[in-house]
Amino acid sequence: MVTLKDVSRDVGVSITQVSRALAGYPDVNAETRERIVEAAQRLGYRPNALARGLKTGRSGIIAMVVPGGWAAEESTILFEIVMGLSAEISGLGLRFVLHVAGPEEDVVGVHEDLVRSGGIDGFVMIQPVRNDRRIAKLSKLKVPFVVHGQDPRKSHPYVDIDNFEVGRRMTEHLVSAGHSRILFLNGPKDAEFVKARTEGYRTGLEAAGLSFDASMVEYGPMIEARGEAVTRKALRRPDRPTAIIAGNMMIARGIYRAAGAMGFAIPADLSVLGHDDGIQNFAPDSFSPALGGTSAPLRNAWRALAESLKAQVEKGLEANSPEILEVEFEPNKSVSKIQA
Amino acid sequence: MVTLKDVSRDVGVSITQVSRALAGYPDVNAETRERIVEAAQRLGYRPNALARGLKTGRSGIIAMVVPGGWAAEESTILFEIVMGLSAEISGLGLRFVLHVAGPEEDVVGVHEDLVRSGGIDGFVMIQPVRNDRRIAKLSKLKVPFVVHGQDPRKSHPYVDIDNFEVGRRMTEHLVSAGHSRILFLNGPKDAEFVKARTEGYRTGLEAAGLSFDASMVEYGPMIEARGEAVTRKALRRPDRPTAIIAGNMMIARGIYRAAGAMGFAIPADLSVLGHDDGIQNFAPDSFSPALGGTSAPLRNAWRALAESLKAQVEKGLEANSPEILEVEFEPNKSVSKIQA
DNA sequence: CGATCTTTCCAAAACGTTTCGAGTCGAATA
DNA sequence: TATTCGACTCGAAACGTTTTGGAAAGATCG
Repeated sequence: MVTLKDVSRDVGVSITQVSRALAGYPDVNAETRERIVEAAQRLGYRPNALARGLKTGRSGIIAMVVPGGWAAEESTILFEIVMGLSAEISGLGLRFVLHVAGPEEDVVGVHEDLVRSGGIDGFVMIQPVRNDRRIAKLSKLKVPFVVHGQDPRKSHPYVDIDNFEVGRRMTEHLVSAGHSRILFLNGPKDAEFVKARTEGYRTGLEAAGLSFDASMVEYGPMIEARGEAVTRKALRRPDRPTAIIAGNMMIARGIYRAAGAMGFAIPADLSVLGHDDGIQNFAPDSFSPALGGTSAPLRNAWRALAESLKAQVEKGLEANSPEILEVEFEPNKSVSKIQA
Repeated sequence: MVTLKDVSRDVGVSITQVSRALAGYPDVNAETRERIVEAAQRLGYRPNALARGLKTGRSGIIAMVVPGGWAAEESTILFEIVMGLSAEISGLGLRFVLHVAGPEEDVVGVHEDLVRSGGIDGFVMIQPVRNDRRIAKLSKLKVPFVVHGQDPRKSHPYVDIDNFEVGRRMTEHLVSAGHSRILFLNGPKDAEFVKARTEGYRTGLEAAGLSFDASMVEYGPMIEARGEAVTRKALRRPDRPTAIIAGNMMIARGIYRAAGAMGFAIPADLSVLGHDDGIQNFAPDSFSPALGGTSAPLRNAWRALAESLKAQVEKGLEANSPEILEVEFEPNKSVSKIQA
């Protein structure tokens, strides 16, 4: 390995000067700095992450702990999370440690162990639940962390998209196109973001003087199979909906599939909107007709998470402000107007 | 943070003794050791990973670098790889760093950077290609690494399952049940493991005096949609196969779906076997009837990879022997005998 | 000329660990 | 009694970095 000592010997200057030159301190002669930079470059010097971490107390490592057993429905999204986060964190010059807990391992204990054995600057936490023990533990340990999605108490730094708006914007668009029987295929009932979307849906309806019908919001796993099944059933009813909102692109796929199979043309016979998380291979443009709806790339959330964490670690911020990412709306060809 | 110094002060003994006591050296008084262990436990002491790594040259960190853009078909398997590897590595008390490269990032360069900046004990590499530049680079840098899957030159430590046997065993079973028109839905044509399976298939046939027909081996992405499409087409032919071998469980799902839709009963009208990678939610028992075939849990490969790497790092092994994992065969109810 | 300021440099300490070499002390041996 | 031995203990160095607290030397000022 090439160390500061090697560079200093090569240039004929002290270790201190090399360190300071490379760190950009002003008290080093311009010409000396040049020689140092050149030598460091030529020798392929890289500061040793361990030594630097030991000295500064910052290792540049962000960790995420996920439980071992996950359901099939979660795998697509979890994959997206893991890969996206890793990409963003890596892109910021940090390292991303992924700890998949064993079946017998206590997730909270893993966090604590990682903290105690040092070398972890902060954590990313996903899918918070009510009174999350992980949040309590990390708060007590005073370790920087950021949550993706919010728990209702909002007592910690988090990044989330504006889920209320997701529900409201799509509903508003359909309502103003004349629809009133709008079925909403939402996510799992106990998730916070799902509740926020339901509220947005309700608000969208009520703003137009329509009444909220709880039976028109359907909860369940956000996968294609459910989208198809629920749509089939709904389309068979005499008071079938004239429009359906999909919680994500996979549900939307199912809706399209069911409609196609049953001979309902989109948008002539059925209007559809969906929320797009920006997941690869599930773009709204890949639908035919192109699917309209809200969009808020998860990718942006990863970036925000990574940057928030980096700021916390580097600047030593106590707790930075939560960040709510905006959602875009794109009307496409998947909605038709209805005569009142 | 609790350090050796804190423990030593608490017990009233030198730092050296604490370190040696906890490391299990024999030259420390039994009673002293007890007091030290008790104090360490009570204070919640954990050795600092950075300091230990700096001193010993071993950080306990294993890294994997994956390119940024991956195809949809790969995501299921890549997810399985990442989660499985992380679980095994974490289970061994090591840390797993995942670096997802950006679109402009050179994967080989990332490896080199990680090595140069220290704190990485070794790498896991997946999906090797011919004359892999990563392998060349890591070999030159003399960094421990293990490959999942083998390149044809076999010049490095690797772990793989016996893919030849995968093809042979399933073919053998079908042939001995009287089948001779056996369609093999294999994986992507350029992958090494796919070629090995084709060879096994050929051997299985020829061992029974049957001739190999290249048109009966079909190559493509290992996903349900392809399994269904190819099966539909094959079953419509007058000389339709009496048995189909699926390269993995997802393909098998497609086969079952197509057979069901076209009114072919399994196994009465069509025999099916498939290779099971042990992926969650795709167990052969979840088929109806339960699917027979070979199985070799990917999970075992991750364990072998992790252990091989750990041994290399700890024992300083130059290059340990490659490991070929055995495959099991489970006949189930998805195959019926045919009269010759 | 002496004092002060600037510029440029460096020795040394510290982060927490492992480990080498050596030290102490009582018991066993010569 | 003097020597060796064994069991136990510890100081100090080292890993590679950052950072503090100066020092040296020349320039500037009174």
